Amino acid sequence: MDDLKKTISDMAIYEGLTDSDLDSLVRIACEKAFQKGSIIFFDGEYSDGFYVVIAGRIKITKISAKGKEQILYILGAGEPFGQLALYHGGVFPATAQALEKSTCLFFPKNPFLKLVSENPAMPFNMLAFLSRRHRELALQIENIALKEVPERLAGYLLYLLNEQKTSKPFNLPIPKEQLAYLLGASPETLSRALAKMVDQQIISMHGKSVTVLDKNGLKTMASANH
Amino acid sequence: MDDLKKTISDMAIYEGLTDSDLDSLVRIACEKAFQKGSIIFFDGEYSDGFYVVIAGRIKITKISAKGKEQILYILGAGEPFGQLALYHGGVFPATAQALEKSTCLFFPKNPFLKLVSENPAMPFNMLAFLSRRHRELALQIENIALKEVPERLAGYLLYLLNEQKTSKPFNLPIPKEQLAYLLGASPETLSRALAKMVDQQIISMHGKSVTVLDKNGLKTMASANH
DNA sequence: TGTTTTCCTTGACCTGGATCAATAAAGTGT
DNA sequence: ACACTTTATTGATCCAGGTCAAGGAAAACA
Repeated sequence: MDDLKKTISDMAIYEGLTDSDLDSLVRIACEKAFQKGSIIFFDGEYSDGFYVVIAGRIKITKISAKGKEQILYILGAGEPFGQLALYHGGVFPATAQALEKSTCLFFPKNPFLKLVSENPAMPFNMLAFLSRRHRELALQIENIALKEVPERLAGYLLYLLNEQKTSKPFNLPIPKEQLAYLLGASPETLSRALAKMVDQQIISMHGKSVTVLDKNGLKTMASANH
Repeated sequence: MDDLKKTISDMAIYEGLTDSDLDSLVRIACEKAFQKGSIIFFDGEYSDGFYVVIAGRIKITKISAKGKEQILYILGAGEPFGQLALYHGGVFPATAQALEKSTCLFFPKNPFLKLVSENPAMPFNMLAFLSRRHRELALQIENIALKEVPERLAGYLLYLLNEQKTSKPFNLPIPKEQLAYLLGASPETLSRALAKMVDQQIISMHGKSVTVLDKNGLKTMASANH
């Protein structure tokens, strides 16, 4: 099995596909490389296919007229993006931008849809994926609309802490500015919120590295009743 | 064709189904009535199926520990809700509550999934629906995170204006308190924002009835650059 | 290695919108 | 038509967090 085929067969959205389906995918797939900061597609742009991250990190983001930014998701290896436009509307609902040097596989719309229509397992995988994303977006709204910045931050740090099994120090996976945009805050506000947590001995921080000193304190903070 | 079957065949998610598939759906469907204000399911509750609105209005909503509320969608006749849990997670990602006396059809999970697996057209319809919802949620985040209340309100009024073809007065489809929760504002703030629009002669308002006096003014307001 | 650029932090200030409170208006049921 | 409950308006106050500004730390680059 060649490299590309192996890469594709490892993708969750393609779980359970037959060998010949994988071959068809290999045939239509096309690799694209992106520099840090380069735009993969713009909000509202006509869609001619969708992408799966192979390496690097991609942010899916909304940008206002004033230039303010809200990150919807940050995606890593194996995760698809831009599929919505395949099924509804025909244009991308948000902007995709590389947070770092990244590589993606591109699947062009028409050949892909043809393939899907011939294989009943695929829409089901896609449904599961879209459902997960949908759930994440609902959570985003909950966080932004109903919680304050320190709560959101605490929730995010707990999420990072649970990602790794140990309670060792970990690195913030993205620059703090980007984290601010993910949490729906200004970089200044995030900086202050972090400083306050350090002050309260809930975490300690050196550059990107964070150590959780008081997990229970974090939990309390994340579900603050005020 | 009996009433229930007709109702089901009119639903967009069931477009293009064969007669025998419709019959199967009729067999598993079950009608449920809800009083104004009654909860259909809670955020985080285990899911045993999903619903389609037949009559009335349902809100899908997130509620914080402090009791603050953010409406994600408001659904009317023909629209499905609660399907996410079928495909991922197994629990409802938000609370569903009847805004008024409503009737829904309930489709129990297991029989439905069995049906779906036998009919390849259905997941595709569902994908299209989920995609549309996803797009709406992304828009919600954009509104809440990146725009101010007057902009969101102007956008919503334009949406209502475009729903009907004429530029005649129209009624707000929901109470102003609920509209506030949909727009991510407090009822007081919404009240003031509406009062200001009346003051600026952009709209006039009598109870639930709104007349748009200055559509261009509304448009400007909806995409304010500040 | 130094230089430029980007990112982070901290301070001072300001404002959109939440909250509290009290009244008015609209619905609802009897 | 009347009492009761729910919804809407308006005023006064307060604060989370945005914005502007300026200095420091890290990265990126030549």
